[in-house]
Amino acid sequence: MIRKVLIAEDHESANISVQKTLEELVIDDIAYAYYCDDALNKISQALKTGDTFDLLITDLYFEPDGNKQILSGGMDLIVAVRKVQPELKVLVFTAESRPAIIEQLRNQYDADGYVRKARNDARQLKEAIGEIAQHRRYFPRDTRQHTDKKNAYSFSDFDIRIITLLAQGVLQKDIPAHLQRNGIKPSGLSSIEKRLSQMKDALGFTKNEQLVLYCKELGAI
Amino acid sequence: MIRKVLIAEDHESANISVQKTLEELVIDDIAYAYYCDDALNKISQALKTGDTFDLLITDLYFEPDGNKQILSGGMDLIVAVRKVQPELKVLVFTAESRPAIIEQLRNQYDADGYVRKARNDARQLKEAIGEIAQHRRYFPRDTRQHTDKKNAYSFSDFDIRIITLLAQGVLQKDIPAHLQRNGIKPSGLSSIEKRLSQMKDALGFTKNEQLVLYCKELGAI
DNA sequence: AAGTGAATTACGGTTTCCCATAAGAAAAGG
DNA sequence: CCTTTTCTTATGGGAAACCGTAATTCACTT
Repeated sequence: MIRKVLIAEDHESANISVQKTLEELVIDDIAYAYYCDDALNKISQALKTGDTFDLLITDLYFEPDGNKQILSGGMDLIVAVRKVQPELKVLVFTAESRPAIIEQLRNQYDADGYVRKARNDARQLKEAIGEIAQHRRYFPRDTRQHTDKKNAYSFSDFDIRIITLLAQGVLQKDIPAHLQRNGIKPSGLSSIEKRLSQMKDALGFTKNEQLVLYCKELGAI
Repeated sequence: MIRKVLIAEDHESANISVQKTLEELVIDDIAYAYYCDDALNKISQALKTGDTFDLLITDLYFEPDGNKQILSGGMDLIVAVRKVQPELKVLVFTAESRPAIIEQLRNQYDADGYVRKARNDARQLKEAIGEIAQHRRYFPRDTRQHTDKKNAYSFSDFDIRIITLLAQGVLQKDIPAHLQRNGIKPSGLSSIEKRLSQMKDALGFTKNEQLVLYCKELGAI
């Protein structure tokens, strides 16, 4: 049963609508946080008093605004929260739609649910909370399809590393040195060239510019 | 005086919060549209009955979802609305923050206001409506600063053209042919090289990959 | 119409990138 | 322990990009 909820969301307007949605679900014990640090703090405080939260609804991205923060965003917040209250349910409510990121939420961060800020988001929010209340996870199916469709080529850490370096303006011939410095195994220039060729081939690209842009849009870099 | 308002916004949650904000301003004649076409239609209908709208609050981007639409987004909507009801005030409420786009809204589309979906957006929304009610435009100052700061190099149409072609995978040496086909004047390979060098130099880049990414983030391509 | 200045284009040399092939090292299997 | 397989690295030739310079064109002035 979801009784007490914390909303971590820097956008005032988004906060308002989540609140209203919760009210429609007859949840009236709601706390707000406009910063991740504050959210973690509220959760810790609640633990001390025994009046713990049942659900955290959080955005992924929080804009810096002068107030220095330790936690840089929703992902950091999830990690921190899991340490102090592992059983707390976490629902991510964000505009982020890039497949690579959502997969991370599922697998790496083990979020209980994800709702995208989109056309029917308020309705989906209700559904998600209903599912999570019954200890089920909520990740829309079409996300998966989206993932499979777009991720024609699944990038390895190595691939991302190379592309990141390229995007930073590192010369292709200088990449081996960078990799060796970080102790990454395949560091030969030929290996790099081969990987780049394979990726471009798989995605139907001809130039590195396209590859870099694609990874950016995908959220891989 | 703002009496009757139309909200064009596909996100259910955003729609809810705008509604609530309007209620706090004691505006209770509110109509909603989840599609641009529907928004235009509602405005036209209101004109026929004489019960016209005073303000349109619109997002910029509307997601396609099966229902085929003529107007593809907020910018199209503004153009269409100006034709049927030129004096209607238009306030753009969007997550878009790229300087190039906001400048377009100011100058090209002649919007009456812009509020970014951000930390204090609900408060800014109220301010904006107040200003527009007094026939003043509302574009936050920091937007301008942002513009000036980031736009270290101001790209010409020619620059954008080149970078777009690069981003599409066109070989640098093939760009002259593309430009000639579109009747663009400087089409020599040297001119293209020179431009690219100047841009990279101005922005402290060394590779085209960086340039392409930068333009993408800026919203220039 | 000729001269001047700015811009565009053409050209050559160097570096980087691309691609295929071969040599070498590590892992798998008998 | 040796062979086979697979992966990584090395090498070289050719294409593209980079960079400076010279020639040409174009616009504008007188």
